[in-house]
Amino acid sequence: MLDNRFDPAAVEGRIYEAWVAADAFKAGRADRVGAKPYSIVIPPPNVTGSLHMGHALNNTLQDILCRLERMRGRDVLWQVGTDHAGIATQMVVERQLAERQQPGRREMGREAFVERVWAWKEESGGTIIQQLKRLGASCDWSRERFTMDEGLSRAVVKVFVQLYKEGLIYKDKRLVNWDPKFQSAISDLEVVQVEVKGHLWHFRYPLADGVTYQHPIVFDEHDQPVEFETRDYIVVATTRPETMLGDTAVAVHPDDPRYQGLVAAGAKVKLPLVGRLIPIVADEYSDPTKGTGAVKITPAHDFNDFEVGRRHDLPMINVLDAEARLSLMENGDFLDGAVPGIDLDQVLALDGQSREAARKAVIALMEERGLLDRIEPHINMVPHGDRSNAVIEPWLTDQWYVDAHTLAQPALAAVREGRTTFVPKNWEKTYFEWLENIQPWCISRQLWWGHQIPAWYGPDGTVFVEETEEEAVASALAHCVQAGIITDAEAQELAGDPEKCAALITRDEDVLDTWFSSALWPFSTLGWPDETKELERYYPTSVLITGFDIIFFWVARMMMMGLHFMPDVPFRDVYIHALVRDEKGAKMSKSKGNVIDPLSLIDQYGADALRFTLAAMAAQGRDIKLATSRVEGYRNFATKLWNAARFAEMNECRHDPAFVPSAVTSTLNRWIVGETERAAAEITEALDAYKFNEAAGAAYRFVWNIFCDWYLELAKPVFMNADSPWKAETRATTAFVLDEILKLLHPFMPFLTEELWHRTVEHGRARDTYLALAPWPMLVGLEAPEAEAEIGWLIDLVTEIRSVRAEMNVPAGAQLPLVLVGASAETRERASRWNDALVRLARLSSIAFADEAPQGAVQLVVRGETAALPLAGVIDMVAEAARLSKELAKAVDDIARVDAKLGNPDFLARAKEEVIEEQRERREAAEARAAKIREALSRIGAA
RNA sequence: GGGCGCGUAGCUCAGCGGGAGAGCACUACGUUGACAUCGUAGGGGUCACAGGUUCAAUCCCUGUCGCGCCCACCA
Repeated sequence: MLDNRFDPAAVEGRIYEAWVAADAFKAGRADRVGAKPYSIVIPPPNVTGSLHMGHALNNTLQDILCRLERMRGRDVLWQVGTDHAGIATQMVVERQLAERQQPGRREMGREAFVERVWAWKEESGGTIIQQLKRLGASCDWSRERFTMDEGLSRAVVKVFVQLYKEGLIYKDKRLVNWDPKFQSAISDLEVVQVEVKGHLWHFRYPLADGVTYQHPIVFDEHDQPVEFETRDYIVVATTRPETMLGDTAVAVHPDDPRYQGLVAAGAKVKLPLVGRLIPIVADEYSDPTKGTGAVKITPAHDFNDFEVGRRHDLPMINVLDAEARLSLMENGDFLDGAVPGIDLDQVLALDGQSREAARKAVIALMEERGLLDRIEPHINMVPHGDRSNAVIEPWLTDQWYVDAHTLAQPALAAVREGRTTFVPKNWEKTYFEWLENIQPWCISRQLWWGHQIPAWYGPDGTVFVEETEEEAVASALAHCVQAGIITDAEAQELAGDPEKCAALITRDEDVLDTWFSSALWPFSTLGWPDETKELERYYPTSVLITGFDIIFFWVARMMMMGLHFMPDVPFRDVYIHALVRDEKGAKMSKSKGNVIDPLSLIDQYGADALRFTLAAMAAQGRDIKLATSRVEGYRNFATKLWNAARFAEMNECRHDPAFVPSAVTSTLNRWIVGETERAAAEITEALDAYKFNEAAGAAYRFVWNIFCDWYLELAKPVFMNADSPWKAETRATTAFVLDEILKLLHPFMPFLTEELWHRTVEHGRARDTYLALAPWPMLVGLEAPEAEAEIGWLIDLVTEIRSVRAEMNVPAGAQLPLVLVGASAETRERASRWNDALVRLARLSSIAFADEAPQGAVQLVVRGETAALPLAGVIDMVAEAARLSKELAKAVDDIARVDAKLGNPDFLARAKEEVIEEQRERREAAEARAAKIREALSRIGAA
């Protein structure tokens, strides 16, 4: 006997273990040998991660699809694994070392540190995997991978080497986004622009050699200059005063009349504080409408200035170090071109200061020298590292880049040609937009945790990119001989001595961006570069389920890599889901303290309730604002289903293997199997279109509002009547429909349904199958229109009577006689067939027939016929008249509205035939209803 | 500056060319032999605003207002 509620905590763990023990989630099961494969790769969570609401949504949706397809008989592979998450993981371990007051990363040295990170990973890296299991995720755990495990690392090296040899990976010295906290380069995508209130400092840069020019200061109404002053300086504005020490030019627009003379004359500016003479260059980058139209150029510390510098062949003077401290003497060219006799002491004293301190000092020095023109408040966008939150410094370094532009072309074509489809479609625009304007992808990171770049440098600095150190040595030897660095004989000798060989070359210290290995995920996890049978069978994957926030980071890059290294796209569909926000719509974040922990919701309401909630709210193209009241509501839904099963159990409704739904004979049973077919079709169709919310809604309505509210209620008289001829059939039908419900709900609520599947036994024995592997409902030909009409009438009649009772304040317990007025033969038959149910559900004492409604009765109209509840003396006739009048008004209003349409010749001429017909029918029904109500009114003498 | 999306019942959200819906909350009633994590009934909305297209607009188009997100190098 089932308890009266479902206890998720007591059941979930046991069920999950049973699934795993039964290999239910394994790809390539023996019973699926000839089946069509269905595959999904999980967006690998960070090893450092723990399950948050976004994961819960993402994995619930994947699990729904995997479970659906598994039940449809497909050979499902849900490829699972975790990401090594370079920066995040390194940070966690470094923090741990600091907390335990152990030696830091640099003190330990690279090898020991990396070992330490691996130890951490083995010990605590699996948290999120356990949490995925709690959610019920049906991943194939036997195939779990890690982006840094041996196989995947091999794929990474192979890809890097091949791309390098194809010229699609190269090393370049240019400005990168430098994170001074991590002391590593990061990619454009890892930089977030943050609005910061700051200032715009206007500095006077004196012209060299006593040059002067006329600068306009007063303008007329046509913006024409009318008054000038003679200046021996140019005013430039900056948000970053400290970088002026690295200025190598002042740029003005070529068409700017104010400065054309200076440019033509080749005038120079004497850079304040430093004394370097720097040119005034004409460049389109300068905007004449901004500030003074003259802009200082610091090629080594600003992306735009870098480009200007390249165009004009300006020196690039780096004035900052890796920690973004002022570093003036590091680069010998700081004073190149400085005029003699300048007192540099004050400036050089700033060496080693932080950016912020240097800024203040520079401003002070400028002010001291009378060169601070003015200060304006200014709001600017300051780049920050998305993980470190440190202000990013554009910094000149050697880094490795991927030629993303070239790789993007096939990725663009694949989506344009529909070989991969985004759902919802509008994300394709975002994808196109980004790929069309893609910049070189900086893939090197100055970290230790990650895939070390397979590049080695020879004694002359030549780079050798090879899959192994041996190959690199061989290349280096060959190169050295060719370049005359060593002789053939020396090379021969070296080759025989591994130690000396290794000393010949040094490996690049950098590691790859974590997303580099993630980009290979759809094929690296399947065994690439080996030609495995998994690769053959499960690539391309069926669908990728992910959030829009990683379309650029991950989806686009998987498309690029997949198309370059494999013969086909990595996935057929890309379903982009929304962000889970808090109740008020704010992004959940630790700092805001508005994070809802999915695990605590699972503890509180069960995994099924959480999953159902997320599915029910996963409407396409809209963020999910999660309210716990919703989770509670769906927990109640689980309880409802549980109790329906309990009711079935109490009434001995057991699965009958011989049951054939199309063979049922009672109206009630024919109706419910038809409804089941309809619900199954609706749910299936919605899931096929990735409309999770519609599928969940359809399942919810069917279970609660059809099966529980009506079918089971109407079946009660059958079960209670010892002699009912329909008892056996109704028991079998109930069991059948319940089974179908369990199947239909299983993708959404796997634990509850699996538990019920085993608790609702077949005749005398436990089930030997798992619901997770049971066949998905494929019902056809069960719809029964007459049964539907009859049950529909019954439902309407009961509902109408209940409504009237409530409205007339009839005590809930009171049983009333029902009189069907002028009933047709069909109605009489129906009424007697459903006598018990009507009495029970509408709380009647008797059902009688009459040609006229009794005096003083409440009258109601159901499907064109009148029914009366004689309540003489009990009811207030005035109230009844008012009630009927209100009903009449509604009907009359309806008629008027329809008439307005039908009376419109344009409507008749242009509307679709079925729409017109529908309106006619509606008018007829309303008219009939109005007539009946009028009759009723006249009967009580209130007409 | 460019792009995307959203403003529908008190709250959270569906719907999206032809009669305004759900869950929660609210009100009234209910010890009906599965379920009070329940049942029955009910109240509550000029579907942001203004134009336009259409026989017909919450739904399509344009604009306005409000909100959110993404991208972008603006001194």
